[in-house]
Amino acid sequence: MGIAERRQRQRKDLRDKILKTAQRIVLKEGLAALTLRRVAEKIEYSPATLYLHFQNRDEILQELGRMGLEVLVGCLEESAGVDDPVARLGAMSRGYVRFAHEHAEAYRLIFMLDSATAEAVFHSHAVKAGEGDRAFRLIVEAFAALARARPEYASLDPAAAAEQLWIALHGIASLKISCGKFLPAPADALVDRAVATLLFGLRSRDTPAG
Amino acid sequence: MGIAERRQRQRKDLRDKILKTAQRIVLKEGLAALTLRRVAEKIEYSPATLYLHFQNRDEILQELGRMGLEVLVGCLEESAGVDDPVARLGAMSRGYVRFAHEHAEAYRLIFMLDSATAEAVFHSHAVKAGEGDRAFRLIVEAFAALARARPEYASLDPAAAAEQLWIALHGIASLKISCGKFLPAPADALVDRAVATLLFGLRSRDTPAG
DNA sequence: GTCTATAGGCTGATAGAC
DNA sequence: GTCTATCAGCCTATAGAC
Repeated sequence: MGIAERRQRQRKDLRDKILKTAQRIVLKEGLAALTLRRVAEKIEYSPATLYLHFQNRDEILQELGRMGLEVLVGCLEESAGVDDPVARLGAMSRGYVRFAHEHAEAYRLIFMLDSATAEAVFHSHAVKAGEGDRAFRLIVEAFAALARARPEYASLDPAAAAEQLWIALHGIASLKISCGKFLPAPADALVDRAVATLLFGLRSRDTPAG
Repeated sequence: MGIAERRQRQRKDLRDKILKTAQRIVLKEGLAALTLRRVAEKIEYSPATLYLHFQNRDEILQELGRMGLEVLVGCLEESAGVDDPVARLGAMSRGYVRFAHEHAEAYRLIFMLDSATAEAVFHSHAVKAGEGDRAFRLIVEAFAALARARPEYASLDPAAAAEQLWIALHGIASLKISCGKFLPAPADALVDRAVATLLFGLRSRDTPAG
């Protein structure tokens, strides 16, 4: 059976090599620069060989998106252990936007292309298995913790709050990527301001300010 | 001189025809479907002719983006006359997101592609002449009016507030376009909620709630 | 079974005839 | 000013060598 195993191992190795090479190209020259021919050339195989591991170019992009999503979840989990809910939300928010900045092409792939690509990424196997909206649930949990810890947030809807935070974070992240010139302030400052305003705005409307 | 004028008129007519045709293709089948060959075929000229009116495909897209920007400014100006600052901000916000929904491809062109395209759109002649950030200034003015009208907003920074609103509106608009499935609530509801939370959060921090 | 070589049909862009 | 012809590049698919 060793032969079959070696074959499978070699097959996986080549697949990984394709993905790594594709990732490097996308990272260095952007999504548009990713062509099967260039990948094939770099790994010293013919273009047709790629079709034995992926159905087409889109499937490679899909897989890159899925890998990026894993990194994003990792970024958020890094801050998930912070005890104070407000500090945790701040840390996770900065982590989210920092991921978008450091992996701009992956972020664009996941959240800024047409619905088809986005849905394909989110519906690929590993994502469907539950790794997908883990990121969102981490934010929801942070808001739930906030609601438990502070009386002025007792009546807060954690899911709705998480959605609002996501909207703001995506606004910052995507504008920084596409229209950075029109959003000159540092990302961290924008994030902190957005989180502060959101938290202040989400307090129960009949709570005394302070 | 009549001959030269007719020539120039004919030249402009063809240019407009190219743009209108391109717009129709993009509107019906998306940005990716826009090819010079298809435009040429539809207007019954050879592909090479297009290069006499535009340097390349990107310049056509740039011009389409500029035209879209004009429509966006029009959408915002429609609501700019509303007296009550809060109502005005709500109306402008809904107008912004409605534009993004109704002209999704134009919105994507202006705000969701790479910096190069976005900057090209904003730096094209007509935009440079001042029609560019008029949209943003309309929002700033609305916040300035709010600050004058309501004491609890007296210390508000209109430009910073406008930036925060823009971030939220772009978050909603772009996620609706790219990841609509993960943002199932109606756009208007999301906008109203975002505006309400932002306005509540932007009040002076030592103002009694109410 | 795995891969090479190649063909077909797109694309943007350009040179040169008229 | 407009065309034909053409180049170089892309993705996709497949026949056939090994």
